[in-house]
Amino acid sequence: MMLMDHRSSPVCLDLSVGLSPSPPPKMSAEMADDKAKTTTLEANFTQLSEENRRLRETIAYLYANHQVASPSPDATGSSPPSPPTTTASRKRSRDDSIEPPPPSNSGDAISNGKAESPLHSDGFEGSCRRIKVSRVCTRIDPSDTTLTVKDGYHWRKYGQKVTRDNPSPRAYFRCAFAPSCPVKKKRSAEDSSVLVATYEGEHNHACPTRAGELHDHGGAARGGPVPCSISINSGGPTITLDLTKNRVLEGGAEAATDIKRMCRQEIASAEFRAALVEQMASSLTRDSKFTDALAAAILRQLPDY
DNA sequence: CGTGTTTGACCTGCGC
DNA sequence: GCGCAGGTCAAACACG
Repeated sequence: MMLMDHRSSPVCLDLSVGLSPSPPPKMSAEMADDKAKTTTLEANFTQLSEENRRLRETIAYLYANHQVASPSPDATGSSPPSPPTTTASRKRSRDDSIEPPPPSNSGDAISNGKAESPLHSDGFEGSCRRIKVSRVCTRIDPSDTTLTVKDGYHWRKYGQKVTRDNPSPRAYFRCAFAPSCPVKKKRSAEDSSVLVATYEGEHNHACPTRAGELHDHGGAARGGPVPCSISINSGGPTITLDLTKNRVLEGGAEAATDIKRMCRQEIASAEFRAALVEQMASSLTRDSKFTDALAAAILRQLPDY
């Protein structure tokens, strides 16, 4: 169940049919019990909707700030704009079968966030499309030569290629956490301070270390400087945290204690709960069996329908 | 020894 | 059809 406004929801589950306010005509004891459960569920629904609304506002705020900070590809510190070459339009085969890439894109231009932004006017229709490609721009420490996007997943590198007009080699990764996971990631550093990761597909498993990222997200909430990037896809902006500068990882046992304490605080926070709820809801609503069963259960509460 | 990375070869699609 | 360039494969290698 995606607990948010239709127009902003990446999942199109219409439950309005089953939530008709008109009460059933007959009220047996069993039905009264069911009604109580329904009332409870509706109360939870309202509460979770509110939490989701707040979370979405937060994301929108972060996204707006990101746009201000990097209004154009040049402003992000990416490589100077290269003239459109045949290379830009050449790569159209496999990726296009999934989702057409933005036009006039030479390689992994960060400007793609514009074309893939979920905040454009046809948000609802666009958000109903299946998310296939997202892009993450991450500010990195120039001294960090690993050029790795620490996004919580376990990636296995399967190739590297030097591409035209880009001195930095492009690396190709597969998700190594689950062999069947279809997600692939391309990583290239077009600039010494900005790392661009392009994700293709969706993980069919949970993120093994997502909680750790949320822990750092809490650091942002506390006002500390947190390396943060925003992934733009058709379903909404996703906050991805760059853990390459995780200061607390440098202090041994003391740092480990800090991590534990911060994780506990984070798990207790509203942001964590809201994110958890949304992730769970997203996972559930992607399961057509679940949505069918849910719809059937709701309809059973309304025998007259 | 198992796991992950590197790297050259190969495959594929598109433009000319 | 050919050449180019991106993407993938797989053997060799490095590392803990």
